[in-house]
Amino acid sequence: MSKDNAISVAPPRGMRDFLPSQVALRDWATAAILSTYKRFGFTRIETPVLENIASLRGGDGGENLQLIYEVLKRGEKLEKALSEGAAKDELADLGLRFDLTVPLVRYYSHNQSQLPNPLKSIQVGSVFRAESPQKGRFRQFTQCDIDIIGVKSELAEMELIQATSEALIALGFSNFKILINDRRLLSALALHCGFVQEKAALVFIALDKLEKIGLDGVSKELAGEALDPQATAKLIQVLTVLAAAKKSGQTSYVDLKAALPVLDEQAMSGLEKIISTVSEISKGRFSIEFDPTLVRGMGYYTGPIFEVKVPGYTSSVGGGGRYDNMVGKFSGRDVPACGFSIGFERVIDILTEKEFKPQTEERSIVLIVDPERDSGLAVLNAAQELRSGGNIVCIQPRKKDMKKQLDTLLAQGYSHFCVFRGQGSELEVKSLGG
RNA sequence: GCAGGUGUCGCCAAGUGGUUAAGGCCCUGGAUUGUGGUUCCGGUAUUCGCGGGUUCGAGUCCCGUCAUCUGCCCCA
Repeated sequence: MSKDNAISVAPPRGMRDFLPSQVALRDWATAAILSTYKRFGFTRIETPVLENIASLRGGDGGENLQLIYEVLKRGEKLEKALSEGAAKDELADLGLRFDLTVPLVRYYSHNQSQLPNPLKSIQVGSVFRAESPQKGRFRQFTQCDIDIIGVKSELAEMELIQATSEALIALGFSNFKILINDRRLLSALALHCGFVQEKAALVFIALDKLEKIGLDGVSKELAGEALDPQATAKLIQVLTVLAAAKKSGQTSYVDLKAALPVLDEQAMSGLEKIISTVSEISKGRFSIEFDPTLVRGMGYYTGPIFEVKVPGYTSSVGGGGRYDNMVGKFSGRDVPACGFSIGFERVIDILTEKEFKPQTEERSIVLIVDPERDSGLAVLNAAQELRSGGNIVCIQPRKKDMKKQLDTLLAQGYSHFCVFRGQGSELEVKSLGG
């Protein structure tokens, strides 16, 4: 093949191939998460990877709307759109989902009559964002979501946090920290400071960076946004108290609460309930903490929001929150909902970094055969005989250098091998480790 | 969008200005061995992302370009 028309064999930017050992780890992690969630009564559902573009755009996905992979119309519809000089965003009629929440709400709205109420769903699936890829950040990645639709009380949040925590523990995590805040408090704060509603998002983004860029950084950032200077000053004043409280280690929510102009008693008492309950059930295995600077990116949150931090890792390994207005957008009837998503790729990254290897109990045998000599029937029968003992059996033609072949097989995780010596001869299984 | 790293056979990879560009994987030819965890010999890049330049001479230096990775921003 000439070089000019050689096709690149690398996967598209930001997307990955997985080797058998990587898939084994991912399968193990998925199984651990699923079995935990199932014990909480969550049931698995599935939705398509493609959605109508209108659903995705109407889903209030915040920044992610810019990152949708759009799928062009096809055939006559495309010709028509092109000939009519349609705008760019009228050329697509479908798009790849950028999260699992928007599709879930669409799914719920459509299948409501056949679904239990409340619905406790599990979703594991790929989502897509046309973003600039980086370490731990891809254009296709897996999300693991649990959602409760139809429960208004904080019991939903509590259960989501409990289930997620148990899942993380099942994955071998410990001492992680759950940060919690409430969108209503953030709105109240912005209002209290005197920001207009439309500028609230900018304020939130700056707030989110407090930990990273510090008070001065936030102050600078807000100054650059042409916001009401009086409101900014007031916000900085509040943040100063918060930052001081955080710095001095007074991170208990009571102290932070004292520093906040509490304008939403309902939100505050909800948080208190969640925090005290979760603290109780954590039995010291993990912690939960009020963080008034927690924001989260999605535009659709309406109430409590949360995120999981693992010590030693800067990015969060999970997040979620309440989105009570979303179902209404699709079905015209508001139904309370909230969800929690495990950052599956982050979990896998951390497990990989820890060189975690899932244990397999089964013996795995490679049956080495000579295709020149051995008949297919004899080989398949021999393999089946070995399988009947509960073993994993893989048939492989013998290679020239058997030592190397066996070393490779050992590295691939096989525990035993058996050289097939021809029909009728005894099957002698030997250990690969030597 | 800004900053840095990398780009050599299908894959991984040595090479840091001087004749014919290591090696491993994969593929493959053969010899050797008591039905097989032995040993050995071979075959696969007129060419180093692409385009220019410097030089007697460039994979190796410079400029541009593209691709990819990393950091910032933002997010799972």
